[in-house]
Amino acid sequence: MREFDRLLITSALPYANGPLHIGHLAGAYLSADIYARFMRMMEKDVLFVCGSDENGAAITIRAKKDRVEPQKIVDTYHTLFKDTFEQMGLSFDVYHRTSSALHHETAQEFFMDLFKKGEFIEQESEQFFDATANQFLADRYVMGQCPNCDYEEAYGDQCENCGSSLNATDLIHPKSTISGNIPQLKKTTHWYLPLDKYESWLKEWINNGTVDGTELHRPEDWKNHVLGQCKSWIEGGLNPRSMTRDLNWGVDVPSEINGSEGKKLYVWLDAPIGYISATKKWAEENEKEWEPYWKDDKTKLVHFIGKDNIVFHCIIFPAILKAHGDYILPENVPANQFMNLEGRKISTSKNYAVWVHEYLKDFPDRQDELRYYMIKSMPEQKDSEFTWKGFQDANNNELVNNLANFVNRVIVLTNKYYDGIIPEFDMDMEFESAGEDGLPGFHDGELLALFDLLHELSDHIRAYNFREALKVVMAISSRGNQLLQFNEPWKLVKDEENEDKVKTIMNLACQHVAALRIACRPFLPFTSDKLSELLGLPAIEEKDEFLLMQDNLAEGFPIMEAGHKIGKAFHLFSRLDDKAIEGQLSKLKEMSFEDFKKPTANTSAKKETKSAVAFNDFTKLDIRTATILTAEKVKKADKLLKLELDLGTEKRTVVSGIAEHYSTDEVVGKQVSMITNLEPRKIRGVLSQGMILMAEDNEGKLCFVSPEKPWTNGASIR
RNA sequence: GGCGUGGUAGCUCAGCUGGUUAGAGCGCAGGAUUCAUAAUCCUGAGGUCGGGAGUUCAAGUCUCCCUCACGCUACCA
Repeated sequence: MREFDRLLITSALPYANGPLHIGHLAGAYLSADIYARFMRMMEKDVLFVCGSDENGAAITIRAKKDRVEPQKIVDTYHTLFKDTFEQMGLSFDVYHRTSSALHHETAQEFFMDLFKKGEFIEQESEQFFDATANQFLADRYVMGQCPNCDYEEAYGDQCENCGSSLNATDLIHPKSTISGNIPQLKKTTHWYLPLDKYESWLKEWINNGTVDGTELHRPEDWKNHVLGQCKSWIEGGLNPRSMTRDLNWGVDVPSEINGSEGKKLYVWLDAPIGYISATKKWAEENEKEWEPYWKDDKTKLVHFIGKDNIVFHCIIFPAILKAHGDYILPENVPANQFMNLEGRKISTSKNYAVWVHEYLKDFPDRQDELRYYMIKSMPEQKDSEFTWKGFQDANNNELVNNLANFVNRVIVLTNKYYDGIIPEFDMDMEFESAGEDGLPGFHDGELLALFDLLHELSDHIRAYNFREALKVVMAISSRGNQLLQFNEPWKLVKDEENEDKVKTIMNLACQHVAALRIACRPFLPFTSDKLSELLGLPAIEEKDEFLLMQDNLAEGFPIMEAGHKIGKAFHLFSRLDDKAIEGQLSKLKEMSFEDFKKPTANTSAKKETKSAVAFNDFTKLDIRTATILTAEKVKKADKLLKLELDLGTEKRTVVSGIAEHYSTDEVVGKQVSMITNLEPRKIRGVLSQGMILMAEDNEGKLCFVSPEKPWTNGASIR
């Protein structure tokens, strides 16, 4: 096992085009926070960084739609993120942003370094440029004649007829699929990172955890789904990845590089360097060095992310870091899976989510309740489920009934019997152990059992098993409850000769509360503060508290001294009634319903209108009514249906990309609109003689355009 | 379609390199108890381990086929 001097913990940078929802929290933030807080309490040198990802095309699109400047969008969400994280108790040491000057400089410097080292493959290519749309065209937005088989409608990246993969510039008679115009060739330079060149070391690193024979991590410590995904990518063969794009919102490619004009760094390079610039920001503000955290191999780098980000953090970013040469590689990337909500996928675009900032408004001062339930159902190994009923149950049955109640009984009894002074204990006093071995209990033995539980907890956290770790916190509380229940101090206290026994038991019960104050800290920081107050102790600073507690217990010393005066009792958690839960459930329904109504209003604004065409051009199209007679799935294609249609005078076969929207059964018998005079085209080996007209909404959902009432087949539409 | 991960009690999930009667928490049923937010504690019921075939003395755990969910990717608009 490697020994580390310091820990650098990162959480995925949230993208600044929508608010945070519970899935974000469960995926990459709570797990990182638990890990960071715990490690701090183990006296580790921890740096926990995060920030907003504020560059990229989606933000400009969003800005255009809202008719504001992109900066306005990112400012809004950056502020919201920062605020939400802070309120939820996320303990970032720094929360930065990629629109900052510092980030731009950092990313450019990094790019420049790779450039100078000659790591990039610089490709000045002639790429098609659509003058009407004023943009470069990605290969798949260009169509033309295939140079290999002369097929007329080949795409710029691949010809579907002969299957050969192409470059758009290979096409004969190219045209833009955006405007239909003939695109012009324009020179553009992009810089590619040759991932294929790194394949052998990446393979060694992923499979064995070694680079040049030096062990950097143990692959068996990585999660299955993370390793699986990485291996799948490497086995599939790696290709050079463009590190730049023709974009207009982001970090400029350094101007000293020829051909950099109008180019921006692509997200692969931009976003992860956000971790580095955040570290620099922290160093600046705290008068510290940033470099040891990134360049010293005594640093353990851990990325907390969601499963959609695995390849990015396990292949591409490491490749970038290694190409630079000075940087360390991540020791682990404990990616979480996804959290569903009431049986459905969470969706920002469909407005189906529990938004964290709204939760904070609806349930003020209940951050830990949400944290508890999210950790309890964290998608560590597979997708998990958030239900409001589950949230209520966890709160009422576990937090209130078990944890808060145990603490309350101890505080109340200690105040009642000893005026709030923690009583002395008698080492030799025998009582009922909370353990299951049936042997009598002694004070030191019970402390040792507590030590064991805490040890178990720390093992789970180190292995990124946060759900299990959280269970141990509850186990401490349960053990405390057992201790009271088995010994019934409220009965013993009635007889004076039991005085020492009651004192010993109550002292021990207080030790359990004191242990909870520290043990719950990584998960429930607000509760930890409340426990400090109840116990009359200062709030935990997260310096070395867990370690000290463990050391004390191992030596047989109690966590809190007898004679200490504790505080007055109050409730840690309170019940959630059905009303609050039902309110949230109906809110969810309304949200998704409103969204259902919305597209009509939105779509027209969002979709750009096309330029005017001559009436003659329109009449060139022969659009007719037709009824679908049969439908079957096209093999080896998820989205295609092969349809047979009745056009009145003839039957036609059409291949249509609607399989994800309609089943073969529901499609048969439908009357639809169809363009009949498109040149026939072979798709997946089937000749398609026409095209079905579909209406598409904001989210890409499709529906047929059908006559308002049953009509003659083959009727002309105009 | 390809690749990857997962499908274990009503619910949420553990089960490492195959080995005695498959585990936990919550829920449920019965009992004990009253210091405590009618909380707690004890006991119990509940599973043909997605389906099928195979390897083995022995499979939730290995192999193959099928199926469902999710992710990446391809194909389509």
